[in-house]
Amino acid sequence: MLLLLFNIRDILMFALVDCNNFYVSCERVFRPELNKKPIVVLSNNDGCVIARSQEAKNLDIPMGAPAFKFMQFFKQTNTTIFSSNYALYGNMSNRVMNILSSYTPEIEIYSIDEAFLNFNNVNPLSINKCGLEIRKKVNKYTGLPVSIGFANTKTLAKLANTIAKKYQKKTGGIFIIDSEETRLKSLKWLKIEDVWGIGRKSAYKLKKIGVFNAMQFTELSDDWVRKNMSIVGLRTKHELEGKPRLDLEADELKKNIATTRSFDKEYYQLNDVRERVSTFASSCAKKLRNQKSTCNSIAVFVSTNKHTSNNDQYKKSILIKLPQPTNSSIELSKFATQGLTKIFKEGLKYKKAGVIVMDILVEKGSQMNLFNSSNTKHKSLMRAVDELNKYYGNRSLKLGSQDGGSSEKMKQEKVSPKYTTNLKDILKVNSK
DNA sequence: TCTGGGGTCCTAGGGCGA
DNA sequence: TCTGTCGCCCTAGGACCC
Repeated sequence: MLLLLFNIRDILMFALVDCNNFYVSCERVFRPELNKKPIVVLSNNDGCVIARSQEAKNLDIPMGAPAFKFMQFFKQTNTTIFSSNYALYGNMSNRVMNILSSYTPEIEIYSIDEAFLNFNNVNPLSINKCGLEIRKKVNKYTGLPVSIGFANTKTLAKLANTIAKKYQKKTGGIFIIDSEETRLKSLKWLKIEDVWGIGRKSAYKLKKIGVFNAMQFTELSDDWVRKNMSIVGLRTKHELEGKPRLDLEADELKKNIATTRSFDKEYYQLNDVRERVSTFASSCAKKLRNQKSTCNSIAVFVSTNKHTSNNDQYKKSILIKLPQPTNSSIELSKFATQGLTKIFKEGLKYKKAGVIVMDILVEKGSQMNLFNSSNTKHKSLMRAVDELNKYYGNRSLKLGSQDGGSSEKMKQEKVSPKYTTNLKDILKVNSK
């Protein structure tokens, strides 16, 4: 009977599925003895904290905390430390997304640990049941816990998800904003700095005029928000008001692809930096080939250590237009190192560099320049290199100009095994 | 000694041609 | 021919996200 009260065809509903403390949860799947214990995962180079278990959050370990400053504290509090293991996290993420895709073809993989799903026109009475089923299935097949938020706009779904995660026990990990009363109550609860789309700067500006929660933000005039926070802020305001302004985004080619790294130590010599830049360019080329695309321009940057207080700070980038679109490691490495030579200044201590490829096109549609046709041998060579690296492990085969030492030249002292992507790391189960 | 990396979108401002 | 204006395009930088 109840179903007759509304028209199911007009119901908009987004679900946001988010893995709880994703990197930490991935590590715990293979180390269950660490459940309920404080864990942190560190960034590349073991630089700073990028993921924390709830127990670590309870110890007030901040996000982004420099690891070297907290080592003593980690020891004192028995906090387990992991270096980031992106091979493992990427693989676990794929497993979760595959499960989610079985519920609807309309899915936007927003990041490694979360996805928006379209639940339009699903019977509202079955939403909760559906959420429970997704949670159960993801946990059964991957061992990962997820929270799910449902609402008629993406921003409200994000808010619903925050509530589901924060009040796990009360909500069972699922929260639905399906009435005006729930929406207003949720907006009053949400601190302004926690609104999706409002960052540090805007939150500071809003607090100065007495806006401390999402509800107060929606009470501002559209004109004020447009003028002070651009079209982006206005979009967020409307979304919080329950007026959809954001749709699911199609899975398209990336517009930029970057490989940038801080170095394990400071480099003085052009040759050392050149090796790194060549490696980064090769990595970008590989990513281009993976998504079957080519690029038309490439940018290279170098910088000194921004955390030191000396006067020799230097940061410079250069953009190079390519004569023809390419995804060849050889060509990109050649142009990147040429660019580097132009911006490299002698006598400085370099701590970071990167390569970004831009103007990305689908490989088939790439236009060849009449006078500078790309070396066609590169295509088959790159295919062979990719095949061999796939078979023998990444970076088994590389360019002569790339660095020959440890694969990433990064500090990674606490990295866990690649349980799901490397046969030699697979878990052994003893049966008696 | 040690403080990440990889994206997107928007805006302001300069160059340039009509 | 010179100058002002407008709109388009490009780029750098800011702000945001995970």
